[in-house]
Amino acid sequence: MPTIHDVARLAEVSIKTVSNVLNDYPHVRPATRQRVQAAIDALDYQPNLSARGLRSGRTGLVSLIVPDLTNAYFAELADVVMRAAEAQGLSVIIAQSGADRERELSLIRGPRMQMVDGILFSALALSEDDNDLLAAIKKPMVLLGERILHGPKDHVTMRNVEGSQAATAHLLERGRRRIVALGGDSAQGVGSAALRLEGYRRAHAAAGVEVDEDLVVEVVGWFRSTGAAAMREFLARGIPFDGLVAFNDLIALGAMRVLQEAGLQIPRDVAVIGFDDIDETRYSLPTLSTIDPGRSEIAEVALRFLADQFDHPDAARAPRDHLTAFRVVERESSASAR
Amino acid sequence: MPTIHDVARLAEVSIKTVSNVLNDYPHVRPATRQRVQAAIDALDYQPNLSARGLRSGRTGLVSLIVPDLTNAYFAELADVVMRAAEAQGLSVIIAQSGADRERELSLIRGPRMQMVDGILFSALALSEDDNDLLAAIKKPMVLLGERILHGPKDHVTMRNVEGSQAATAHLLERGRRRIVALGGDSAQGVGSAALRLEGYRRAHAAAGVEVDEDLVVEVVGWFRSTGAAAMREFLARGIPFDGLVAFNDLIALGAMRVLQEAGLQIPRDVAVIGFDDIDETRYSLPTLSTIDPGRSEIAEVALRFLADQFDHPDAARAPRDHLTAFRVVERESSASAR
DNA sequence: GTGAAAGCGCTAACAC
DNA sequence: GTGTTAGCGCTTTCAC
Repeated sequence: MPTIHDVARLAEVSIKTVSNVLNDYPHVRPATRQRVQAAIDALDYQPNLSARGLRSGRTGLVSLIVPDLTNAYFAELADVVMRAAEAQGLSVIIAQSGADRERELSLIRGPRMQMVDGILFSALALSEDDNDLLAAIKKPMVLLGERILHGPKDHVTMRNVEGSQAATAHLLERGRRRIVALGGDSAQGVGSAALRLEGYRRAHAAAGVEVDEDLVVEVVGWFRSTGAAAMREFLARGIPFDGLVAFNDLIALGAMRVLQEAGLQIPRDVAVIGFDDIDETRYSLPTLSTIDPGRSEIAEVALRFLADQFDHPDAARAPRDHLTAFRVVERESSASAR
Repeated sequence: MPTIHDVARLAEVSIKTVSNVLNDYPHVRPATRQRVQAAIDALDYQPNLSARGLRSGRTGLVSLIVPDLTNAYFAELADVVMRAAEAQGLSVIIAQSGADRERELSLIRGPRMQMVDGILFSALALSEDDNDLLAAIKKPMVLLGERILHGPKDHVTMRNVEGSQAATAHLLERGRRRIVALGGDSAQGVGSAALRLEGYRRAHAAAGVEVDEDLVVEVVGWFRSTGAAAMREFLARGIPFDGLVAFNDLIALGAMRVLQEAGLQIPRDVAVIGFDDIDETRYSLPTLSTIDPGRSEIAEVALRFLADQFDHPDAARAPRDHLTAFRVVERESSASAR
């Protein structure tokens, strides 16, 4: 492997000049720059990034910690994060926590974090009770999602309450009055579940419709399977309903399947809306209305926050919060005609 | 940040001894080891991985290049690759190529590859015509998938022809005689499409059933949307059929949706089988029969090959090939009763 | 079993 | 505008 010295020798300059060229230092004579570039090309030289990282303290790597990439929401999040990172010349190391507390902790404190410039952390097990543990992390870090709303780090998430309120209002406006809320999780305490349930309640209050607590259904773990199981149990209870707000798209897709097996038509008998706008919602049968959480914005802002932290390492400013704009996406599952 | 010197000072040993402890060098007196460990804990010392990488030439990083993480197949592949990597103490940098030739090239030759120990490359645009370009890459590399079957690098993939043959046979055995093959792509030349089409033909030959070329339908780009569009066009042609082999699950899911919109029942009117065994196939309506490509095996073997290349950098042995075991997964979409 | 010292390839302070 | 040089934190060779 050629080094900067080989390039310098071939171009008949010092290594400093080569380094200047590599780092786009402006005060290099064009002729010199050209000669150096020619040598770089001739040798097919690539800078050793470990050496650069050691010297500069910056590796150009960020870590993205998510619960599980096989969850379409996080795969799509990873996609936009990687695009936003690349735009800043950063590469992304992805790690899966499995939503496990011990794993989340060992990931954010583990040796690998030593070699990244910053961490994008989508927490699912750690909570605000662990704020002191998070505060102990000195690396630049941005929290994603709603598990930790008021943590010691910058934070980016969607407007959960408002999003869920809009989703619920969407069904209320279409004349539905007995809307199931699928996805609460009282054990979880805080997090998306509580916020989305709050939005559900607010929409009812705003519309002057009372919430029947029988319609508020818990789902532990937001997967197709748990959504399907919860809906199966709910149907068995024989409680009448005409709408369904699912707290993520996977729950909605699992539930839709059960509804259809039971002979119910969507949206005629039950209007359905989900949350996340994963790609699959465009192709399900029927296509699924949902809330677009503004994923690209989440990724872009999160990386901007991270870059700010790189650039001002000891700025002791209060952690920032950014709430992205969401959008109600109407598809077949909540189409107006009934 | 504490360094190895700080640890050495606190433990009252030399940095060599600290290094020995860190690297599990066996000949360290237990008492010494313990003292060093105490100092490491006290200082919350973590080795600087850039320095280690510079010195040792190994970063503990591998790159996984896939077309697109939002495609469930690749997200699930990334999942198993990350698990297998972690078992070897490696972290994974994921990069998306968008199935674009220029991007594939710039990724495998780009500066970031300089800092990884090896590359897992799921090519979709480069082909065997580019073998010389691939051979020029000196980094350990393993090719994934069937785009490049006989390249200059170790290679891991599923048994495409046999898998497709089994899928087709599965429908033939259930009495289907007019089976649509959805997913051919003549422009692509080689790759999964051609192999899976070959399997389709072999199954027919083996069963003594002639292939009606009208039933062989091209799909450019293997997504839900293209599967749906291709099926829509095919239906418009009014050609009778009673079975469908889709060359991946997304095509199958898109096509199933169109079939159902058209009032056809699955599997009664059309039995359907896909390819890849993505999670969604367990929850679609109906659940989708498919071919499980042995993803975990792909990941494990690929990483084993990579590790072999790390350990024997200049072993000039011929590139190895590994074909994984597949499995026909029967679900509702091809259930026998009709 | 442990220590001293060299050096991996780069950046940046400083000199000219 | 370009050259010289120190040193980032680690592994490793070679003594002892």
